[in-house]
Amino acid sequence: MGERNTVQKQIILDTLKRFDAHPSVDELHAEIKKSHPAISKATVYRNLKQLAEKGVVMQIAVANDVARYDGGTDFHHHFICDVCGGVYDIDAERGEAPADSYARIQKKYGFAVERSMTSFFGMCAACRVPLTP
Amino acid sequence: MGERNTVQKQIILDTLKRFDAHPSVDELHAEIKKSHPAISKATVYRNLKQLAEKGVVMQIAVANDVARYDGGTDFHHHFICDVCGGVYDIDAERGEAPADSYARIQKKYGFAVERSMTSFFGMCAACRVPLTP
DNA sequence: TTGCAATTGATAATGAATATCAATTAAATC
DNA sequence: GATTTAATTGATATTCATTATCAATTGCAA
Repeated sequence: MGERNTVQKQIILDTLKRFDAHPSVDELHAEIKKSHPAISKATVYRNLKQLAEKGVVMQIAVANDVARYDGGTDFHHHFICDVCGGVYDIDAERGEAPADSYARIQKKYGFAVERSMTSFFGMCAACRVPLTP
Repeated sequence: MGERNTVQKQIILDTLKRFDAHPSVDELHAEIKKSHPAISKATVYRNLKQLAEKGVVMQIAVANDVARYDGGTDFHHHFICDVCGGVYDIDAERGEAPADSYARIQKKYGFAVERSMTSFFGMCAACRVPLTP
């Protein structure tokens, strides 16, 4: 048999997609428990891993932080705030076609590139000190 | 007082810079122990963290993997093989000036960008199946 | 060479992520 | 609808990378 559709799997995916931010497993689990108190954290771990392997969601690895998940599948980048650790989506600019980079790397190194991700680091708008009036 | 220069700190940095690849703490510790058997793994952890905070080395976060360290400080990208997990350096192409992207993000989102990193994913040359003769 | 705070080595503690396992359940087959 | 079977679940134990703790050591300034 193959994979099954379970109530838990659908709730996990639906809840993740409703997030604007990129929650950790703990945060997502806490949110789901509001409507489904019986769900186990292990189930959240298992399903997110399975969904990430299928490419339905994306795991974001941030240095010195737990894994975070992104329900979006379209090509975009991330901004990671050094102060608060928040992860924000950054739209990919038109004209930054990744295919050109992929072809260059393929030719120069012999690596078959399938996807890429750019992370920007600095200080987010909320953490920047407001100018004195 | 400020930070001190210790024998251990210099050996850790020197050994990391001699690596072509991007070792984990375990791998780096094992390499250092060949010449300095008494060094503790905790010391390697502590110094790498301190060096990364100073910007002397770079911590690389790979999903589903331990932290890896990069002794290089110049602007470059990484290729991460989905099969073997290896991390390879990719030269940044001239003309891909990050400053332009930074200014665009600053204007659109209000984020103060300081640095960025692009990771490419796929299959490395060693893992690709050779063509049948 | 003295004083002191940073550092070290050894080890315990933390905590995210995974493994285990009996009970449950989705879905194919009858 | 009933049966069958393997995937899934919830609960919990386990693993293991990383950090904290602490007494002993050491770099460095005075």
